[in-house]
Amino acid sequence: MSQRILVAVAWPYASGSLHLGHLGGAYLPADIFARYHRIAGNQVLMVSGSDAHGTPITVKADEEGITPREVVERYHPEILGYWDAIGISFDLFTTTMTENHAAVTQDIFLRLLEKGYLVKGTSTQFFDPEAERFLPDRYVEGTCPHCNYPRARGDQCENCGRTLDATDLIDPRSRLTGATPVLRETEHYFFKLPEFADPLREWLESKTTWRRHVKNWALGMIDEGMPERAMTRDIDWGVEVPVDDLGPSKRIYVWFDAVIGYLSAAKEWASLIEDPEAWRKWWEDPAAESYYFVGKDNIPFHTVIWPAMLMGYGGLNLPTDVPANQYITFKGEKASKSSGIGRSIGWYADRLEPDALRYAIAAVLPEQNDTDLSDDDMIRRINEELVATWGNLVNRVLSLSDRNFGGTVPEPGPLTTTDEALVASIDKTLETAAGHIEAIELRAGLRAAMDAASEVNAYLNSEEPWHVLKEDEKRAATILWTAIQAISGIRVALSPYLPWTSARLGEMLGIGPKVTGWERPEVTGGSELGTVETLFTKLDADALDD
RNA sequence: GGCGGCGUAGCUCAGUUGGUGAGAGCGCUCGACUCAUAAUCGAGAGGUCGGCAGUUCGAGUCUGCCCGCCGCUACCA
Repeated sequence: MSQRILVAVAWPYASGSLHLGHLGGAYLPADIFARYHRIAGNQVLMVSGSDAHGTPITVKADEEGITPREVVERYHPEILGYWDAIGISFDLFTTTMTENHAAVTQDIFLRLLEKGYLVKGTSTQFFDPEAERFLPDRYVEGTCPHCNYPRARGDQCENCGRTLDATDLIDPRSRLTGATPVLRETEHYFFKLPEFADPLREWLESKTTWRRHVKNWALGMIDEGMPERAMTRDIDWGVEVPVDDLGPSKRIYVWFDAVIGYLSAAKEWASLIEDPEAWRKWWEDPAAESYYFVGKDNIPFHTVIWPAMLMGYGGLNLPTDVPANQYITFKGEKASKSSGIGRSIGWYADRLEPDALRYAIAAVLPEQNDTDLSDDDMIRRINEELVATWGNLVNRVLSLSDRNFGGTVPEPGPLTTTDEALVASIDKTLETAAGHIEAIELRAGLRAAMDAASEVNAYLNSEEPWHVLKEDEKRAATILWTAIQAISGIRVALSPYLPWTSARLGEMLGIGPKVTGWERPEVTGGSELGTVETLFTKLDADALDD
């Protein structure tokens, strides 16, 4: 039975390069999950895009003396380049700068306003009298009241690490003009989050398969009591507020519009395929499922705020699951754009084969804990696990067959119980791997496939076809045929993780590059093999040393 | 400070509702094999399950306290 599945992936800021933490935290797991479901015959819609709004973009623009739009137009293509390079298979990766996105955002804003979930309120904020604009906290600098660091930002002191309120700063000054900012009242729309506490709690309690840290986090947030949250900001970059009673120079809060991106991207995709209503099948049909792949820092927005917005709007599906990952760290430090720790995805994609990079990350996805990763670890895993176990298995079997059976798949005689057991075990592996992937235990799914490869290696060592060949060619043919069937099955189990080499292996086996179903395709005895070549290149120890 | 998560072999991690001898992969040691990208297969060594107390016939698994790491606590998303 075909299932509709929305794979919603966190929207990266288009304010800098992305690193392996992003890849392992959201994009690669989402892609593996999506590829599996497509192969299994489900209808997947996988969307995301560059988040063009928010202060990180405007800060970057100010630093470089260019417009926010120019910042996005620089980084968005770079990000698209990553997805091409390593095969992250979005149906659409757009941006939040589109007219469509603004329209969808404003529609949700107006509906929530109409239903009374958005109310006006005031807050007090610093205002730069020279620039004549309100200042976000991170645009205010001053002396830290805790450690006396003279250049603390209004949101956090970089010296002592404490979180601050801009009004705590001693001698505050504007980062734009250096002027002394003054406090001024400002009016905004607030989202009545507290009204959703009970339905949110009930909904979350029903989620028995969610990751523990995700569910507890969300429930804890509700139990603490959620404040009404401002959904507009004093900023001139973002989606325009669709009512004019706040005055000019207000925009919709970037987070309000960012999560709406999942919906607006689905609508944009539907328009692009010239079936404008197609998005409804993923959003309005209660049988459709939706999975949000995000990092752990995004949990509150996807498990509380976005569901509350959806509840308030009405008629759209709530998340089926939010399998938030922890972080990949480098020597214990979180990779981040601002700290410069961790090189970009593009840097690695230039130096590693895409499937090798995917393997190295997939093997350490931070599904339960922060996971530490170094370049040496990556090289070791690629060489010792991927190349040695799987690449070598394929190579030893296919080169033996190629060389001794004239470039064809050997034609088998009667199978022994050992042969039958091996093939049955591989079929079982496909079931096991499917169960893991559906439960979003992607490391375990990969492990299952690699264990199967080891099993075939053991089978070969015990059957020794290279010896049998000299005495009983038919038996040797049977052994190799059996091993080829096993490889054919393992290829399917690995294909969500290793799409590039799975396609090449399909060509080598003579069954075509595409994996057409979550089952082992039989490779017919006597059929032609493609050109047999190694699947992966073994890396030098210094492959990532520059 | 408050909230959540995590702390298990050298490294990266699994360990359902507490129950017979604590696991995997990689690394290491030894052995087998040589078709294969010095690849593969087998065996083995290696852990007071962060610390202390408690509940229980029995705890890595529950409770309390403590220590450490990460995240959230922000007009950063």
